[in-house]
Amino acid sequence: MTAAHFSTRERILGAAETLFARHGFAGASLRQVTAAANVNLAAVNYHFGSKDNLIEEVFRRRLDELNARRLAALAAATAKAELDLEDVLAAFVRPALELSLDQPGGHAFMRVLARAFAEHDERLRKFLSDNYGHVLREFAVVFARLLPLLDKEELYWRLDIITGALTHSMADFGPMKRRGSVSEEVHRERTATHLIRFAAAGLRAP
Amino acid sequence: MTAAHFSTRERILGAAETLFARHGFAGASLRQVTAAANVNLAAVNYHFGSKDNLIEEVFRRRLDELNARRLAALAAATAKAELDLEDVLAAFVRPALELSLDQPGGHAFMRVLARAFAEHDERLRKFLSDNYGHVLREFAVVFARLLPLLDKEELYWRLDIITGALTHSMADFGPMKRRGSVSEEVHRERTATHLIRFAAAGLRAP
DNA sequence: GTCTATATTTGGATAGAC
DNA sequence: GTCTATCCAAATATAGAC
Repeated sequence: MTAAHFSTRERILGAAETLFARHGFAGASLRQVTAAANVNLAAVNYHFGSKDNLIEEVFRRRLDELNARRLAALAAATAKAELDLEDVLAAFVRPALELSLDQPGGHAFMRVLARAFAEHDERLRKFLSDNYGHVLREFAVVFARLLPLLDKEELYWRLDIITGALTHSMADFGPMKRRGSVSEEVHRERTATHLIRFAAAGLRAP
Repeated sequence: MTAAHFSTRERILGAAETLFARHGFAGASLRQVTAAANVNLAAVNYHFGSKDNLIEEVFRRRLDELNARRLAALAAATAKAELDLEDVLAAFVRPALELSLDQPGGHAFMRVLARAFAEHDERLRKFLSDNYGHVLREFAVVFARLLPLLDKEELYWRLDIITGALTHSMADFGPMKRRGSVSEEVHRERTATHLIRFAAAGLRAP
């Protein structure tokens, strides 16, 4: 069950994720990463070529699956007879919460993702937008259908706040203490409900 | 009206603010800062002692006044006959928006502040919490009075989302295009209204 | 694929002249 | 207060043996 069971490549990705979450992309050095991963310093360049490539791989490893789940949930929500705002928000929130609370390292990754929102680095923004921008755009289309009274500018503006707020919140859930008697699953369910209700209220406001 | 009219110290602070906003605290080097400020590299250590101290000064320079304005507005809101949620939110939002939209460099500072939310650096968090935590606590007390139906845990949780969302949003306003015919003042007023309405909806949700 | 050793650059900080 | 010059540590990256 220890990290030693994973390949060098995987260990590097895991350690990078943790350290990027804690210290940022510029703040975490490859020496820290390789030391934490218990691999040789040169292994990063062998497996990834450069620090920038390593950063992109940290995103790719999680985002491919996260986005697939979000889009699948969105498709399910739009396939229902009655299109429901809460369902669409759940399609955005639930897969991320499951990642954050259930997957090892998932919580660290949500913090990395929250950092990406604050980061204005040209290269990183382009990488994320090129590879994953279509997901946010698909959600935006459905939100536009659900909220026909909001003009486009106002809608995008609210979605920006919402995605930022949700990402920020989900990034801080790991450390969030739950009442002792509550199981992980109940805790996640409550959290999802709160977030969705909160976001829905913000979107529906006149 | 150029930077040359400011003291070396002020020029360093201004350049640091801009570069920290763009590249983060670890990502912006003192060499970049001093080059942008058109001062000698050694000036940073002479005036501030260290990079960490410079970072703290960047916060102090703006936060002292921002917090004073927020507390004054909060005091005014609580002094009124009828305590109103929108007034309290306005006390939090308006001073920050004025800083972001009216003060030179204010927008960069709001992005620095947004970064501080994503940053989990021990030293920085302690500095901000020690020096400015009391402001958020005072606001929390008033919100608790306004929303007696929310239990404490739920309230703090929502306030965390709200402050994160508001800070994140306000940090992205500078670049936000306003319709050509709208004046700065009208634009700011609309922005404030949107943010406050949005936050109020999230706080009032059952 | 993994290691040691090292090249090369960059960063924070300081000494000491002016 | 400001400058030049420099120290030293740390960082990314690569070369080459195994």
